[in-house]
Amino acid sequence: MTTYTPSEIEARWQTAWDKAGTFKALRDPSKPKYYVLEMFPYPSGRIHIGHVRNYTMGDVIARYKKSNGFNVLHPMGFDAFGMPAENAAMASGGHPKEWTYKNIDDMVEQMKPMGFSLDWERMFATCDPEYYGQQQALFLDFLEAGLVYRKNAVVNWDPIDMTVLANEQVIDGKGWRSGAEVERRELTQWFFKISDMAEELQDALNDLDDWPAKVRLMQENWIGRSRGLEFSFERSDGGDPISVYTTRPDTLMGASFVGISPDHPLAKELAATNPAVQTFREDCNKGGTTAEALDTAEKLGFDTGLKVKHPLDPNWELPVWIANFILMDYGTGAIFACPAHDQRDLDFCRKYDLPVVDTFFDLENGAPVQKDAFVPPKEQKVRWVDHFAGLTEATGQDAIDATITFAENAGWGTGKTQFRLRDWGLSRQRYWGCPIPVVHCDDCGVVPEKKENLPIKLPDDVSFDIPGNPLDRHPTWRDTPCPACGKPAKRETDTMDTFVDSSWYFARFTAPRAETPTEKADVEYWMNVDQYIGGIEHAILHLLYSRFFARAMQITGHLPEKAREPFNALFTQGMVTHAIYKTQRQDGRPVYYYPEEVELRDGSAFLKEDGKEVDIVPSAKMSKSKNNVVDPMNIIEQFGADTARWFVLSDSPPERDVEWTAAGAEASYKFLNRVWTLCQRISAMEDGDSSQDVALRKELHKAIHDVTMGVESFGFNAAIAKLYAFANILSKSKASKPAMREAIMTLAQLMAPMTPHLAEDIWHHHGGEGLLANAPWPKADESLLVDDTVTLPIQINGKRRAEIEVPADMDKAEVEKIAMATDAVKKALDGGSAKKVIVVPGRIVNVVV
RNA sequence: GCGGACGUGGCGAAAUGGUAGACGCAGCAGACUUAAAAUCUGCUAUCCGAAAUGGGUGUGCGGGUUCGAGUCCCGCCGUCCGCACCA
Repeated sequence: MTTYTPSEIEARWQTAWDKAGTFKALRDPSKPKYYVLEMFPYPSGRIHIGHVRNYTMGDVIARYKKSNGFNVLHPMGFDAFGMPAENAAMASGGHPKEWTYKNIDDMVEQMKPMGFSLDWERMFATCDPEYYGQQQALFLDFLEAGLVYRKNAVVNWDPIDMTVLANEQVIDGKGWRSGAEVERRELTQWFFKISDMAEELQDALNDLDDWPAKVRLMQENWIGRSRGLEFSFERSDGGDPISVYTTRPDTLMGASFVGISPDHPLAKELAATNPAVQTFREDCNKGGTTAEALDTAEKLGFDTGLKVKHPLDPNWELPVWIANFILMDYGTGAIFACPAHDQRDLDFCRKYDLPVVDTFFDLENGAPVQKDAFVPPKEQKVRWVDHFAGLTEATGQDAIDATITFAENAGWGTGKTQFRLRDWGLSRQRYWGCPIPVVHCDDCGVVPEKKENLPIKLPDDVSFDIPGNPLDRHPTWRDTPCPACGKPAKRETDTMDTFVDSSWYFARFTAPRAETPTEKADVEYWMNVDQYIGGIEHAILHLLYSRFFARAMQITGHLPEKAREPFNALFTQGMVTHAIYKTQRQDGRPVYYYPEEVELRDGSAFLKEDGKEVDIVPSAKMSKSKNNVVDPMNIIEQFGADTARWFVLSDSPPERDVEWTAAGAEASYKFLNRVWTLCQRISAMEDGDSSQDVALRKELHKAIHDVTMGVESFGFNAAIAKLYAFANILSKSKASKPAMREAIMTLAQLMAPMTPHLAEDIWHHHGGEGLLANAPWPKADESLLVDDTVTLPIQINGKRRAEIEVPADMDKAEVEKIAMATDAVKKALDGGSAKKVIVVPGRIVNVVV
């Protein structure tokens, strides 16, 4: 007897699909389309087991939809620009381009054996000039439409690497690579006008019914809509009034001082004549803009000596302070402080000995502010002191609304909606990115490049031996005639943030070789992405940027109206984790061991070398430094792709993390082996007992129903459990050969989305017609799903005491009669009568005594 | 600080308000084998009991709604995640 040899089976069927062009996606208006997309990988060089899980889920959906008659688009590409390529070049002297394309080749080599139903002909990398050239064309269109602009902005600057760092790249105030103290620096940068769409981006979240609520909520918090009042304080010295924004205008009678940001124009103006102000501003700019840096930063203030008039009482003067905690790019960059009802303001006022005035009290306790600021929820009713809108007892929200109305009527303020969302700064002082296609001309200023000159390609002859941007110091690349006047001019040397590259690739997949960013007929047909799958780590940035891009592309005519929201459904999958085995050295530092170095016994781990017990940290994120990474290629070599695919889907629900265990992978392999053996056994069997056929067919159709439901609802682990259960039933069945054959072939069909190679092999072994990959999905026969008789549990006062077997269609009264006649019920009633009897047909009987 | 999710056997986990623990791992017993591995069969929440189509307990804790709660509501405790000087 032959054995299950995945390497042979998998190669054979991959070749067959390839030859037949089974997964090639062609536009076909006669068929409904389905676009499945997994977030494309960064070409690090190795496929990670997390990728395998992500693409397997997408592949299950793609194959399932194909068998349900959809014309499926399932593409793959690479998010190929970014810092790791430059870092590799700096570390080992190669070129980012070679490094990247080599990695892409390696990864494609590793992905092909997985048997994903991908249309490889559509593959591209974002570092292909054919791709980023079209991205430059989009940029020019956005520029013309006013969706991109240039402005000064404060950024994290690494003085050693000489580049801007993203907030995530600043650790404890130091550059993550150089270790240098990060400075705040003002630079002229390009920005996408995403804040213009804040309202729309937030409102439209409500319609994304097939997105996880968690992701929608995270985006909502990020966009951060708030409603408040904007008004101005007149200056006592007659200077320009100071405009402020507040969400708590109701606390105006508790104002203590007016604060402005160190970057506020007034602060700059004062600094010009007063060196002390300038020194203070510089002190504020030390340290990064990261959350940690801000969290630990002490509140600093500087009294300008200026005074402003309270809008409700011209005789009430408030001092103007410069304070380091006030952000220039939120609201107006100026506030009024109410220490009684804001902890941060209270801290500041205590430090600088400024007055604290209560504006409302707790209804019950009534006490004035003592240790902490009194900040009740806005819905809570409080007692107001001297409220100018005439309130005595009201909630904070009512007071806010009344105050805004009052201010608008009196003409000294206007209600305003503010967003937390800032414009997206896209300039990076990097080589390995998409060049920003503009030219700086001494006469004409900033001039967009002509579209016929695109792509503006990156030069190949660059060096990474010294820090800074190689484009900046390239001898000739910058030189170019001005597109407007033709005189010698200089190119922009900043490149685009790599998030730009991934913000529209989904649209490009619909026509990856088009001479324009998109092709009308293709985006009309293929958009939107019907199912998008990826990690929760992209919940905010990538998904928000893509939503912005889809709108911007729609405005500039590159996408149809329906693609304003590009992803109809989103699924965020969990990680693949693995236990860590470690011990501690005497100096407290951990020593990590590879899984091969330890032996597992009764839930404990021992070193093979000397039998010493080691600590187990379960379910940890895979990390090279912790020696707990599993390489999918090893798994494929050992067990085959189908086993790897089966395992990553089983055990845990897809949205949750799944722990990779050697035992689990082996169990998957054993199961596939069993199914394969069963397939052989059935073809070799003599005829069986046909009286068993109906029972088997009923189980089969239940399995069809359950697996279909599981796949439809992303319950892959539950679908797999059903497949195990049915395979167990089938292997024990004594039914006739035709019934067994029908069952194993249908089992193969049901397994095909998860283990396509084995399924295809079984299908052919039993004479299935054509490729299983093209076969229609089996339909459950409703009449076989219902049993003739059902077993009903009988509860007495909600506790299960007995069960009865009755015909499924028996009416309630009849069931009740039988139930009441059981020994358990008779005993419980003890001659008396039941208070109540509940009969749920086909479910349960509950007798209340 | 603000927002959210989750909490079920030794472990990963199932369960439209209707028999809690499907399925898998681990464990135990048996068959096959000279033996082991592989494979196959059976058992496996927990306590009492020799056993029982015996009984008690049981889905983090405390209450509530309901004939009936892992599931719904209220309050705690714990774990994880996101955001955070946002006026």
